[in-house]
Amino acid sequence: MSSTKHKRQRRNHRGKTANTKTRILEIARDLLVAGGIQSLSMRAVAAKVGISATAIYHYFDGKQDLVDRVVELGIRRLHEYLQQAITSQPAGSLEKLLALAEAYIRFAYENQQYFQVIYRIRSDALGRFENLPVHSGYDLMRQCVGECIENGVFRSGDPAVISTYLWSIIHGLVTLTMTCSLHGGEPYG
Amino acid sequence: MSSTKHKRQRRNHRGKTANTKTRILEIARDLLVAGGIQSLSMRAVAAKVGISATAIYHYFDGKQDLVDRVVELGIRRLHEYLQQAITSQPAGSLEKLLALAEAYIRFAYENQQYFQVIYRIRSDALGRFENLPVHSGYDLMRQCVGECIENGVFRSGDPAVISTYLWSIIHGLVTLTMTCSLHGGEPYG
DNA sequence: TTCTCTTACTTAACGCTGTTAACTTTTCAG
DNA sequence: CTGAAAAGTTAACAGCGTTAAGTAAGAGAA
Repeated sequence: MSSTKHKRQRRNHRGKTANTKTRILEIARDLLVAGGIQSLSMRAVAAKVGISATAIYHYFDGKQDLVDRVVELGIRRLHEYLQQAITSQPAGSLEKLLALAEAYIRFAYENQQYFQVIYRIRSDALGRFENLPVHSGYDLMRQCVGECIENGVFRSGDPAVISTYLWSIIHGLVTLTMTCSLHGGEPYG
Repeated sequence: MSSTKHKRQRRNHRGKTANTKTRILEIARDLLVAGGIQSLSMRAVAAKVGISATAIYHYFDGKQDLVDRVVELGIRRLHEYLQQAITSQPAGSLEKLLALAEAYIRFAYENQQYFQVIYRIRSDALGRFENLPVHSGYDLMRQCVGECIENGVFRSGDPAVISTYLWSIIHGLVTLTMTCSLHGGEPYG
């Protein structure tokens, strides 16, 4: 019954706020990857963060919003990964296109958690996020293909058709090996 | 009014059992497609069937088992669909291979509910079902490719490589257009 | 007929879930 | 120092999956 300090130091304001929010997001992501939406409970997240369950509602609008934010983070991270992979490659080169494809596959395997969050849990209501590069990979691919056509690397044709074709191969390969574990061997190469 | 019939006709024994089980499966599938695992509740299914929630436990081992059975049904239905599509085509022909690919895509769009159940909800613990053609499409494709190589339609090569390549295009196209609704236009053709 | 076994259900209750409302404590600006 | 806002609390709600125990009814044997 003294004065200050009753249970824990709760001296968070303005500075440590971002920290708590980030920790919520990270723990939510881990739970999501481990066992899907079912195994993500507000109380479980709260316990791991060290706060009460209802405190999460100070940062997020509910469980669905929390899940959406995790997916959002994954999409943005993939986008950054892809963009960084192709910046060093010259525009209109086949190398840039191949770098993009390889980066996508590499991300899927290196960062399997986020990839699964993006493509398995993927909230249906992500439209509310503006400027979210939901089709980042495909869009970048389409851009690369367009550059390749301009440069004469590809014979002229509809970039959309070529992009869809190429992207479906890459995406199909990744999701196939991930969801079906087709041969169980090494992922790619 | 007459003699029997007190609350409801509950005269189910031995004959009407299968009916109840089937109705549970159908309603569970519809709820699953409509809103994922979250929106499938034992009580909701029971209410639509017209029984109490715990009665479901007489036919299934729990919610997860119920979901698994729905997925199982979807996989078997796809398998039958694919097999029927290629039976009329001559073995070792390119037509058979194309028929398989087209059937897969057609099933995905005509029977979108089951396709989503198979590839989005897909339980991780389907291994316990024996003789379940989980990779039906890919396996059939591999068979067709093998026949084509034998017949000289394809130059000789590793059937597994060719099959994976072809299948990833088909599967990638379908899942891409379904999950991303890439151009929103007509599905295929 | 009656007696019993099995099938097809029922109600009651447990602990857990997302979410709300109302409240307290802490931090910082003026 | 004061007051407002931020950060977090506890209590409580309806709904969830699931278990346990009990009940109505048809089937077969005596």
